[in-house]
Amino acid sequence: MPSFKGQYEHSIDAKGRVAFPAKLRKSLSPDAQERFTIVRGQEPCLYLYPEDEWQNVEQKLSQINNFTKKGRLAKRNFLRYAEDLSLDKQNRIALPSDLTEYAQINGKAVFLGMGEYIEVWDPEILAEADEALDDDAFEEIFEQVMSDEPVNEGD
Amino acid sequence: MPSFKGQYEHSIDAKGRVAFPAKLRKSLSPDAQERFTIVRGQEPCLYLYPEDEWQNVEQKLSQINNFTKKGRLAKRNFLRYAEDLSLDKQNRIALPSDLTEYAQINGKAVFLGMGEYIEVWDPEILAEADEALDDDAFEEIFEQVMSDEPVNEGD
DNA sequence: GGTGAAGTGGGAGATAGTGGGGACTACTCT
DNA sequence: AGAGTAGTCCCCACTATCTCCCACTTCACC
Repeated sequence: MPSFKGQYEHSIDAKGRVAFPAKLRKSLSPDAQERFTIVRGQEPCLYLYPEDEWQNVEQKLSQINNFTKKGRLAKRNFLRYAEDLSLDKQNRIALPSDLTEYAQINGKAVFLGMGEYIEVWDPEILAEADEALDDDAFEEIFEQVMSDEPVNEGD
Repeated sequence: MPSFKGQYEHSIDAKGRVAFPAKLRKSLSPDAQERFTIVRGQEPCLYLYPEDEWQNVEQKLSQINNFTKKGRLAKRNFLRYAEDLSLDKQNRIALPSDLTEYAQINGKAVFLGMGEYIEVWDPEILAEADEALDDDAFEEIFEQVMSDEPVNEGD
């Protein structure tokens, strides 16, 4: 199981390429073969799944009931904007322009390790999202993660 | 299970390296393989987890549902400031600059054994934190924490 | 005081990030 | 169909940073 962590900012060159952070690469399972699937995130960002983890996502999606409207909507809008990527010989990825547009990624990209997957943000958009998070919330997060209590997943 | 104790102050060299206290090293489980994960602490300090202890944290994180907003926030803001470290041949660790900045660590670092993990402070910041705590309060805290009664953690 | 471990400092090679040139492919427009 | 163009991928090159290795100092314990 991969365990991506940390935050890495890299610049995007004129050809739309970004260096894939070396430390995240070290967390890649060999199964992933340096191949990824990238999709629209729920916030204005992108989710980058290594090949092996994507299998789990697919599996989850396959369990969705297609005969409910909700199910179809979820599935459709998730898969619709999914694209396969892989690292080039310099360990870079080329971000598809329709996705960078969606995430408003411009010039620079921030990679956030999220355990099983990776989020990709525009630095400024991410900073805006951070502002919404006050100190109390951060404290609460800590307690959730570190306490012995099972995590409360309610919204 | 490791049991870190004691307080050790070491200087940080120009490259951001600090000697890992020898006595703490002796408390390391062989499982840890001299590898660590370091994260932002709740106070202005850093938490240093040996590899084997970090597994417990990871396990906790893996239970969080990524498809809820709260879950994502928790995971994102926790993992974001986490980094893997390991001892070099001289038994030093290199403290990442973004983390030393957060903890206002400058020139010197204090290692505090905290049982399962280790806290890393700037000496001056630690002194300030100590001052903020008067003796009566300390007494009271001790009573609460050490009693057999479940601790009321409300602030 | 000698010996060894612990802590500190710096040089050199390796690695990561960044940028650009050039070949190949695929698609489009004439 | 052929030529032009956009896009992709590979290679090379430069720079900054990190990491490994060696060396010196200090302290503690015999």
